[in-house]
Amino acid sequence: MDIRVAIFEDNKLVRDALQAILNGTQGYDCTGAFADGNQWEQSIQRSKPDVVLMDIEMPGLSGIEVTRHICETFPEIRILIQTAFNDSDKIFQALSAGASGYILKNDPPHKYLDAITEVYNGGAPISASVAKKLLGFFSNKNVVLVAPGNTDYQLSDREKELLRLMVEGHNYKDIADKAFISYETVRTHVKHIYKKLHVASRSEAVMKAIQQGLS
Amino acid sequence: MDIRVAIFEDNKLVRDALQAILNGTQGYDCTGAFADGNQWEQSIQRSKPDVVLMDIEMPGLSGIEVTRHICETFPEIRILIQTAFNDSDKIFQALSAGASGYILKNDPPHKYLDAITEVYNGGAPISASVAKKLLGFFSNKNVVLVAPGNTDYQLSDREKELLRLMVEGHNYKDIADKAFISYETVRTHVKHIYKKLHVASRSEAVMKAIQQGLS
DNA sequence: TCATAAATCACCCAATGGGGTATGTTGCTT
DNA sequence: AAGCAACATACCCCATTGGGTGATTTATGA
Repeated sequence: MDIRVAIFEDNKLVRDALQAILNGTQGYDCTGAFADGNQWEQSIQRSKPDVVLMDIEMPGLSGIEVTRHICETFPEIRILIQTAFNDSDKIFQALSAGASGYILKNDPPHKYLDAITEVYNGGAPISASVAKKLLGFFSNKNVVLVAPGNTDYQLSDREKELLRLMVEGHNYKDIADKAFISYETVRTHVKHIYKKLHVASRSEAVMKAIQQGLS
Repeated sequence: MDIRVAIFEDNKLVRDALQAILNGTQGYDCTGAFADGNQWEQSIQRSKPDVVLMDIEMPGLSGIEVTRHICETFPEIRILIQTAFNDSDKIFQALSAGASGYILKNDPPHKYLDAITEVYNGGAPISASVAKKLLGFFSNKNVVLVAPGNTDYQLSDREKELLRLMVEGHNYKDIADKAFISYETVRTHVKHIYKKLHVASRSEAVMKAIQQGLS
């Protein structure tokens, strides 16, 4: 079965070239090519694509906005962003909007086809330079990675409140004063918190709280 | 000019095979092949690599730790992680430690060579599945941007290392074992860390370390 | 050469924290 | 009315941590 691809690209030369490449290659079928995203809904409904090749720089609705709309309305459609620039701000916006991958306009045709197949199969192609930027965030320590998923530890409101005070660095006595309860009560709550978080020390609890946005 | 490659890989068969492939291919020169990272510093100084091919699963010092050390000491060296499994946790750790990219062990030789050339040229080869996970982190807002600024507390290398172990939740005894020093020495370092960070407890130190990307 | 910083080890003492167990009051839900 | 979860309090025991003081070795630079 061919992969059905729709193109959103304002430059007619590029648009036609892409369409020609797709239709001239076995396994790919360009079912629509559009100069802008102003009628994105009809465009999608008519072309019924598996994968959308989206130019990020378009007149009218930007590729980012169209991406967001398509992802909300047709979540099964994979979107591959293409742009001439290596602008990491735009890239992040597009990825946040729901794009599955990203490719630069001067990548050779075979990379386009590979990338389309890859998103179609659930992958996430990113060009080397973009990947490098993404990794740059990690190695530059400008980010804190947050473990995804299970952040619901069923802490009660009071427990969250005390955990927050712990994160702020207070000792039991201070926490007791601030929460208007006794020292022993603080300790009882803390013990419960530890059990729920599956930790055995204050610093582990603080770490989990910070990283997972508890408290 | 050939790309100088050093290999860290505990499996002798794999190590020899990689070495043979590299030395048998024009443009690549394997200048060292090591079974573990225990003498990583001498290994690097002797082989003077442009790119290091690092096994993530090694006896003794793990590939992740060696990666961190090499990146700190020889920041111009590119590190390509190789692993048998698609374990995203380990891969993230390695990327955070400073690896430029990674490759799976059952990838064919030409992919190895491509990946080496790519990191050498400043790229960042990442497989689709890992790229997807990376994107997931960004789009799911699991990433916390940290305001840059006064994060220079003049911690020594050793102090940063111990702080990292503290962040990981180890107690003094464990840290002593892991750092191959005595309990009392750990405490001495910790006291110095507290003074430099202007804190007075483990949890405060952990909090600062996480939030400001120390360690 | 002298000073300095880093890294290592040690001992003392007091404060803090962690685990267990127990008891009581609310207030909501079944 | 009984059950339950959250909240509150108290006591015991001992492990861990934090602060101070002092010491040696090594390396680096003024």
